[in-house]
Amino acid sequence: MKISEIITGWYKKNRRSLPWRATRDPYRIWLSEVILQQTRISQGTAYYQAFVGRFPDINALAGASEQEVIKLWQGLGYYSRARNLHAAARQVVGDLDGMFPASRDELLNLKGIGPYTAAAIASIAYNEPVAAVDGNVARVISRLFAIDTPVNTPKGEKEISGMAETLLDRDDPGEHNQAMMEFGALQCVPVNPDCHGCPLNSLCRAFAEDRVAELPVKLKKAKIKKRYFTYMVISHQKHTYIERRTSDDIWKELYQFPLTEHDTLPKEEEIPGIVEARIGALPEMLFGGTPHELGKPRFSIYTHEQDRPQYSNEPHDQGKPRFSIHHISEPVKHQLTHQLITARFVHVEITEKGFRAPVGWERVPPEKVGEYPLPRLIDRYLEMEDGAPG
DNA sequence: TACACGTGGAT
DNA sequence: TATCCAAGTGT
Repeated sequence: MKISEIITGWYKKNRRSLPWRATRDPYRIWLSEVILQQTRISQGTAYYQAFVGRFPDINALAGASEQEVIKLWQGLGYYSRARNLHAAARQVVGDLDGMFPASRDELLNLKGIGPYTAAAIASIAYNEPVAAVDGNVARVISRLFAIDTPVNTPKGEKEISGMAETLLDRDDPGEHNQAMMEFGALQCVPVNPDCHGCPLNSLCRAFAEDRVAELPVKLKKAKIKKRYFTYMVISHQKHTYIERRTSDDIWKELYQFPLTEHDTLPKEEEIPGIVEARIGALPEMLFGGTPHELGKPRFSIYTHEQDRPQYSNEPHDQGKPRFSIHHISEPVKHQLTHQLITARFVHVEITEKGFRAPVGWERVPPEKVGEYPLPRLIDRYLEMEDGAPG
């Protein structure tokens, strides 16, 4: 029996019943593939259901605002996928007269669709005989043929994809590709696979050579960088302020409380100065400080705990806004693939009546913050705050 | 080409 | 706790 037949036979018995396997609609298959990029099925399934429910076809997706799409994507990570998904929907509706690309080569022209996703859609939706190589397939092939070229290099990728094309069942490429991926996901798992119960063990070179555990070979990733954020949760006349992240950095197009970043973790007693630098440094014209207020506190700390640090009140500088710091959170850690973020949330009350937000800040009622797309770090903070106010 | 881009679960 | 990983793509 050929390898493809064995794996397909295994697949027919072991395949999971998944929502996107019940359709041939290219749009829904595309949606599922993008959601599942670098994402576990257990995490992505609910998002797929939500997207299909809210955007049942590509016209609905193209007609939505980017912000709404990102909001629905919130918590899934890799937000460029959401931006590209939305942009691609508009490409299809606007430039292609609503005709979804029907070949791998055409699919590759859409934002967010690369070699894997193009092959997956083309084979599953259109029966195009192209091999889809994802992490699962690469692992299966590297073990079957004991390929120890690092799979995350161009050379390794070519070797793997070459073998994938050779193995491909051209009569039923969609079924074949899904079988390969499912086999990798359930049988040929990364750690401690059940090789003795594997229908391919007699054909597997890695098994024969006892090298299963060392394959596939991957080049190690870049070192994790540490970043330190201070978020200012501002209270001003029953409103707070948020800003949109626009630079090419993490969380692009998501919202956050006004943020100052540091090279090292600031001590708690440094926080007032940090807030001062951000809020107090705004153009003094905007705050309407008046001379008769000289001598009043520029900022102050309120705390009911005796052993908390106390900060002396400094004389009020003319023209600077007055504010009070009500709470400084402990540092909160948030782990990303290449970054470890340590953040503090500082509750700042601006008591200056003439305060006007600078350009880029959006003035919103606190209860509306949750309607904006937020990084998990901030969303989680909001959840905590809801549970324990103050 | 090497690296950045999120999150949550497994080991 | 640290590390790796999961249906990759864009620059």
